[in-house]
Amino acid sequence: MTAPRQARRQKVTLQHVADAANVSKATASLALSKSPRISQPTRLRVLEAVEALGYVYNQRAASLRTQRSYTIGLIIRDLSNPFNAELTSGAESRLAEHSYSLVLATSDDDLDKQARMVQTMMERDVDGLILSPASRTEPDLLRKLLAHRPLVLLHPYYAGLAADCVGMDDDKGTARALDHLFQLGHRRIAFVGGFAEQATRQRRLRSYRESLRRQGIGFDPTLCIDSPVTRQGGYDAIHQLLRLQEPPSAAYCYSDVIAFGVMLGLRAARLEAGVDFAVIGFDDVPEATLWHPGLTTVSADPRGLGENAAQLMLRRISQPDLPVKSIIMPSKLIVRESSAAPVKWPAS
Amino acid sequence: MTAPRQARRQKVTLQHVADAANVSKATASLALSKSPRISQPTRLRVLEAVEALGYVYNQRAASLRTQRSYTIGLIIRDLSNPFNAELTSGAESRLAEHSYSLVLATSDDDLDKQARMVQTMMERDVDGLILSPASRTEPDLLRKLLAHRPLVLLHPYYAGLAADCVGMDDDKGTARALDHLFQLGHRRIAFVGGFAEQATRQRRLRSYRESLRRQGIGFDPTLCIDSPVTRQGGYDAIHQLLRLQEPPSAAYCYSDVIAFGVMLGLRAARLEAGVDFAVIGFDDVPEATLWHPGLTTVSADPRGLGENAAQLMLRRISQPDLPVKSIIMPSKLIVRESSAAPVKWPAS
DNA sequence: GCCTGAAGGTGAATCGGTTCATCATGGAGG
DNA sequence: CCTCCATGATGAACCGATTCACCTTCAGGC
Repeated sequence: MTAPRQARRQKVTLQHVADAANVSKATASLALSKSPRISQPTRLRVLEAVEALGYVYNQRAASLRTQRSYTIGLIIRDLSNPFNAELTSGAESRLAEHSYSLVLATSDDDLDKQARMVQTMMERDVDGLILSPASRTEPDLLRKLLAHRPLVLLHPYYAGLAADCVGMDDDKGTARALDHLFQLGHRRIAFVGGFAEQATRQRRLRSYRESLRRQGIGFDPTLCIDSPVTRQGGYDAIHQLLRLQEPPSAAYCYSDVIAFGVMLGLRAARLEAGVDFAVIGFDDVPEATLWHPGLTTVSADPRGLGENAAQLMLRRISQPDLPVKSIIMPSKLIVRESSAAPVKWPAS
Repeated sequence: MTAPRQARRQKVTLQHVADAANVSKATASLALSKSPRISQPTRLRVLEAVEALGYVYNQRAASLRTQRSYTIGLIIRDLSNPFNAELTSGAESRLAEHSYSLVLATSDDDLDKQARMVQTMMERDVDGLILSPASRTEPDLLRKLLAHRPLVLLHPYYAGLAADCVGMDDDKGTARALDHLFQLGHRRIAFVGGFAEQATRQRRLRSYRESLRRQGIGFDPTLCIDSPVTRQGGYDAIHQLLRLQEPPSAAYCYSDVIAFGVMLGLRAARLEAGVDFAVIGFDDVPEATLWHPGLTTVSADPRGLGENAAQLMLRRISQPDLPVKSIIMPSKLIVRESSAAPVKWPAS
């Protein structure tokens, strides 16, 4: 068990293959890339030599000449969130299908770290970058990136930025969630979680206010709670809401993770989601169906999001001059038990 | 919004920087790598030129010469499993701290795809490979890899393979889980989930049988159910178990994901985990605490696993001749409600 | 005034492929 | 028998860095 490691092998290069096959390096290269200029017998000799010597192609060396690395960078905020894990998985699969590799980095939603990671990606010379920008990212940074590399943005749409992007239909999703609550009879509905600087949250909040307005309900800022996008965040938020003079009867949450926290908080307060209080989330992470009661949520298909981002990137790389495209994934309300129950209605 | 994409910029190379600073390419290179052979004024001129021209270092070109790519490959079975997502996240962070990048690929536990991904990693010339081998992986493949590149294996320990590896203490973890069940009074305990060819499962199963033996309980093969590592797998398994003549009163599950399925299945059968039946999982994924009732489980610290794998890799790269090391992460039984309740005891 | 050595730079080879312009060969056509 | 062309193969430049051996200067010592 203490066997020492062998020294790194001396590599077999294309030159060795060429020598073994009695051809020039140029011929060997052409043979491997299936050029029609090389005769069948010669090609076979080269392939045999490859086999015999155990040659492995050096993509890195090749890319120096061809200026293509077949590598795509993905910078995401945090992989612990199952939503992002699914998204990453989707992107990886789609890229692998087209023989691109994925270089992964996380920014922890921190501008400095994001800047470092972007820099690294540039130095690694990725062919393109898929980015889920950290909160408060300057459009200027993105504009600069865009000038150098194909760029696909993950959720936020920066107005006036000519970048491909893929996101979800936050507006319709939010509207559907609220309509559902209205139909159940809710009037005081909290908006829970996330921070004001998050672009996605801004869009959902806007749509929330719009929906209220259409119902002739005024916007009550005390029902709108900031919090980290964690279970703890939701847990704390619902406690704050329940202490209000006139507490809400329902909560529309910025994400499923927060909704889970809200449900935990309700239970701690001896209330039950779907019975005493309605809870709706956003994302439809796999756990949403498992929770007890099942979480009503806006489905976001994270895997599809990742696949589409990859697809958009591949498209951009193969046809750089196409007009900018953004894919808005349709959102769907998945009704489960956390909202289905009728509500004990406080007099109002 | 239809702004066309700019053509890829013509790159600023070190030569351009050198010209602008009025020095040779060699000097520019040395200046940037902080060689003491370059005087301070010259270094500053170079740095200014870098700034002025917007030069970005080309790691890819450099690596051709230096034979280090500062890139580590990670091949994992599937990123949708939160356990693996956490692990990946841990590895990525640790690597990033040391300015290595992570190239990610998934094998879907498929031997062919794994082979392709390994090949890709070799072609990309990663400095090292962290691999969670697919089931039924030939030791020979690993041995071959090992001869070419630093390799860190993820969970399985292949006997006689001189590779660094990191895994968990499956034996002790399993033993603790079973002892806990014995203390609660259980005698008929099912082993649920996974497939026979999975090395990790083999170890846990062995330890399970060992524990039974120590208690003088015979091994009953009908209590040992194969299944995919999914919620559905657990769901189906518990149904099968409940139909037995003499059903078990507890289930020790191969992973949390399966345990969740078991709990769902129980609920569908109008039973409640922690009241009518004891359920124990393995992994302690974040959802385990949120589930209702909370899942008793063996904690596996996936993030720590990933961090340690990265650490081992960095160690191997910097000191290739160190003896082989394997890190076994201690396992801990986290007791929550799914097992805490006493059991309605069938006469036996 | 000459020699020595340190300090600071530089030319050129190198890493492992790709690619283009060029060359050798041999068969067809006149 | 000579010319021409198609076919197949090759030499050498190139991509963008690193690195080694060598070169120039100049200060200091005798």
